[in-house]
Amino acid sequence: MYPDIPYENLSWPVTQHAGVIERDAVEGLLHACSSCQGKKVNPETISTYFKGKGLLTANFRSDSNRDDTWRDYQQILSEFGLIYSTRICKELKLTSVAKAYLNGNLTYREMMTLQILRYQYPNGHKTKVTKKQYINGIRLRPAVLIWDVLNGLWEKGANPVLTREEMQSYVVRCIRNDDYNKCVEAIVRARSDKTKYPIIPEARRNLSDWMKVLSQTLLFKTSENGSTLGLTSYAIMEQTRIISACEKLRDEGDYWDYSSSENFQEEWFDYYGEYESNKELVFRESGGYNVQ
DNA sequence: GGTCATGGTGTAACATGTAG
DNA sequence: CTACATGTTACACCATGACC
Repeated sequence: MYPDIPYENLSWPVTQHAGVIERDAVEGLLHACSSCQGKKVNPETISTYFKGKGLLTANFRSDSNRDDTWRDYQQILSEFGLIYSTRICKELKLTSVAKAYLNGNLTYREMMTLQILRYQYPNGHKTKVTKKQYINGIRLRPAVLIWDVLNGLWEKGANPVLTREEMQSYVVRCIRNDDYNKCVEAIVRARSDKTKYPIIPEARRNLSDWMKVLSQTLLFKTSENGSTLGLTSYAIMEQTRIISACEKLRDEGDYWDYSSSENFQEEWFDYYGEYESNKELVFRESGGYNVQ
């Protein structure tokens, strides 16, 4: 039986500013961060840095009566484990993944591929949602799930492309990575006859953002108009390696466990931002993975 | 012209800081 | 310690523009 919705408004929450991410903006944010490492971030410095570059909006705020680029866009960095959330560390703290990028050990796409593949629910960045997901048995790496579904469709001879509607009806219902087989079957069935599952309308915005986020990796790309998600030729070439990487990432032993520990958020960033122990999961742009 | 996707802005809720 | 001030996060809402 295909999963039922565990709770109302099931979705894959992600900062809605994730939709604007691309290399130059992330690089700019990280360089700006790098200059205030160990210090309290001065939002004005960040706003000034981005002024006129056309990368991110000035984000003028009437409450503070000034531009505040940092206010919204820093969430991209903490969401993907590149800085510790400033709620946890008052002084700006880059993670070792971000440092590896700034040192040139990782390219932008290599970094994003690593972090997005490892992204999981529940995680320690969100707070309220984390608990709800934990209570409802959600234990999921979205990017790994998407890979398994697309690869599964391919293996079955079906079109290895997901529409946003399919994401809303099928993919988002999965609560565990192991649900991917059922998900593939349900999609194939829905495409051939009319036994469709209802769409989850509330998940639309987050799923659109997720599709964009995934397109920042080496493995996934969206169609011209952004309405469908498919595999890159890189992913097809590296299929064997991706399968083995995803096997590891599907292993529940490797998950970060939400606990009611008061330091759970800090522990999350320690885990998610860690580079050394995850080096073997890096996919290299030049082909292959684990090649330094 | 109607519908939908998207980025940008407002703001509630919460966390933290600080004065007394 | 308490009360109030300030800062941050998370998400709702809305304006705009693309695409039928």
